[in-house]
Amino acid sequence: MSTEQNSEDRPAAAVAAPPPAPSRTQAERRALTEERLLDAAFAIVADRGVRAVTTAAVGERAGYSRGIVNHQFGSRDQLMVRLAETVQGRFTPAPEGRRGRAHVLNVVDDYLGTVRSDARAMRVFLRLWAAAVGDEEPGLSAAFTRRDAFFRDYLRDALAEGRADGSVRADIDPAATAVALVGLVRGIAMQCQVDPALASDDRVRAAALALIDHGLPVRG
Amino acid sequence: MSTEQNSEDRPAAAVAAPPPAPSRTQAERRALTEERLLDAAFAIVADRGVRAVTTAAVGERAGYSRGIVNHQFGSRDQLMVRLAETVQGRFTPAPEGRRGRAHVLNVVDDYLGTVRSDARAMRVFLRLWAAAVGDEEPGLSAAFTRRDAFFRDYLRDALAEGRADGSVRADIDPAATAVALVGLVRGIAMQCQVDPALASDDRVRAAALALIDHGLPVRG
DNA sequence: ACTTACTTGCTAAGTGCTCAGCAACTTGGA
DNA sequence: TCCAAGTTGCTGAGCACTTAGCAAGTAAGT
Repeated sequence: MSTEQNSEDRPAAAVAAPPPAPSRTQAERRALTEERLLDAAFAIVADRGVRAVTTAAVGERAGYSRGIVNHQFGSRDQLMVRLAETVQGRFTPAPEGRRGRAHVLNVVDDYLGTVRSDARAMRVFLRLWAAAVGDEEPGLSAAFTRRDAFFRDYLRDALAEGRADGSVRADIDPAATAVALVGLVRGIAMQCQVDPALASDDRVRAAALALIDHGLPVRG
Repeated sequence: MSTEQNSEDRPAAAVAAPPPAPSRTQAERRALTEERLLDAAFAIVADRGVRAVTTAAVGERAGYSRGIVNHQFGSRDQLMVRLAETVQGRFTPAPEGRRGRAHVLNVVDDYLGTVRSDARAMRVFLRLWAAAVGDEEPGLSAAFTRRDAFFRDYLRDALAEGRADGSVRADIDPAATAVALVGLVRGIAMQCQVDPALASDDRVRAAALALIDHGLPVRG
C-alpha cells in the first residue's frame, strides 16, 4: 500500500490492463499487482465497507479483471488477511523515548490523534476489526486476535515499567489495565465512527487522557 | 423476545406450521409471530453472526416459511432494526438508588458484569453494534447512533450530578468523559468477544473500575 | 363474505471460485 | 547473441450457489 488516496485517480487503469513501464521482472509485476489490489481493497472498505469487497470489485478497481484476486491471493479470505496485516502495520506504536506513565499516555494520545489525522486508515482498521468481532470474516478474527494480544502486551509492559520506576501506582494490575486501555481507545474510536461529530472534538481526547492520568499516578 | 435460550428447543416448530393454540386473535397471531421471528433472528446472530440472518433462515428457524419475514416486517432491514431495538432494551441501565460517582461506577460494573452473566445477549448486542460501525446494515447505523447518544447522555448526567454533590472532580468534562466511559466498557466487551479468555477474568473488571475510581474522585 | 396471516413458486441480482487459453517474461542450449 | 521451451501473470466465460423480494395462491380469523 503506497498511500491511501489513490483510490480513484488512476485514470486509464480501469479500461485496459496497466502498461506503466514496458518491461518488468515477474517478481516486480507480482509485487506491483499485489500493492494495487491491496490499495483497491483498502479504498473499497473505506468507501463502502467490508462487505463490498468482492473479488470482482477489487480486481476492477485496481485495473485488472474479475479473476485477479483469486489468482493472486488464492481466495478472498486471504486477501482480507493481507489487507488487515497491512493496515495493522500502520498502527504500530512508536516508543519515542518516553518511559512508564508518560509512555502510556503518549501511546493513547497518538492513537486518539489518528482518529483525526488519518481518519481514512482508522476507518478501515475499525471496519476490519468490527468484521472480526462480528465473526463475519473467518481469517480476520485470527488476525485481530493476534493484533489485540500484541497491543495489550505492549501496554502491559509499559505499565509494568512505570510501576517499576514509580510513575504508575503500585496497586494496579498491568495486564488487566492494558485490556482496559485498549478498550478505551478502541471504544472511543468506534463511537467516532458512528457519530463523526465526536471525531472532531478534542475534549474527548483530553477527557480520556485525564481519566488515565488521574488514575495511574501514585499521588492523585 | 421472551428469553434468549429458546434457540433450539422448540421441537416440532421447524417441521410444520406452528399449531400451538387452536384459536387466536389476529393481533395475537401477529404478535406471536413477531416474537418468534425476533427470537429466531436473535439466536442466529448469536450462533452464526449478522450475515447469517437471511430471511429464509429466520423464517424457518422460527417455524414458518421462507417468505414470512418479508410479510411481517416488509424487509430484512426492518427486522434488523426491530431486533436491535429489542436487544438494546435489555441494556438500559437501572438507576438503583445510587448517585454521582457511585452511580457511574455501578453502571460500569453492571455493564461489565453482563459480559459474564448474560454473555449471549451481550454477544448479540456487540455483533449488531459491529455491523452498525462497519456500515453493513443501513438501518442499524441509525438505531445505534441513537442508542449511543442515549447512553452517553445518561452517563453525562450522572457525572454532572456527581460533580454537583462533590463525589466527582470539578475539573472533568461530563460530556466528553461520558464518551470515554462508554468507549471503555464497549471496547473491553469487544475484546472479550474476540478473546473469550478475557471474559472470564475478573481482574479486567476490577482494573476498569480502579481506573475510573482513581480518576474521578477529588482526592487521589 | 371479507380481511388478514401465511406459503410457495419464481425472479433477478450477485457471490466466490474454476479453468482453458493467451500473452508476457525467463531460461538455457546453440 | 539469439531463439525455442518452459514458466508465470492475467483474462473472461461459466458454474454452482445464495440472496431479498414479489405475486399468486391457500388457510385462518372476523
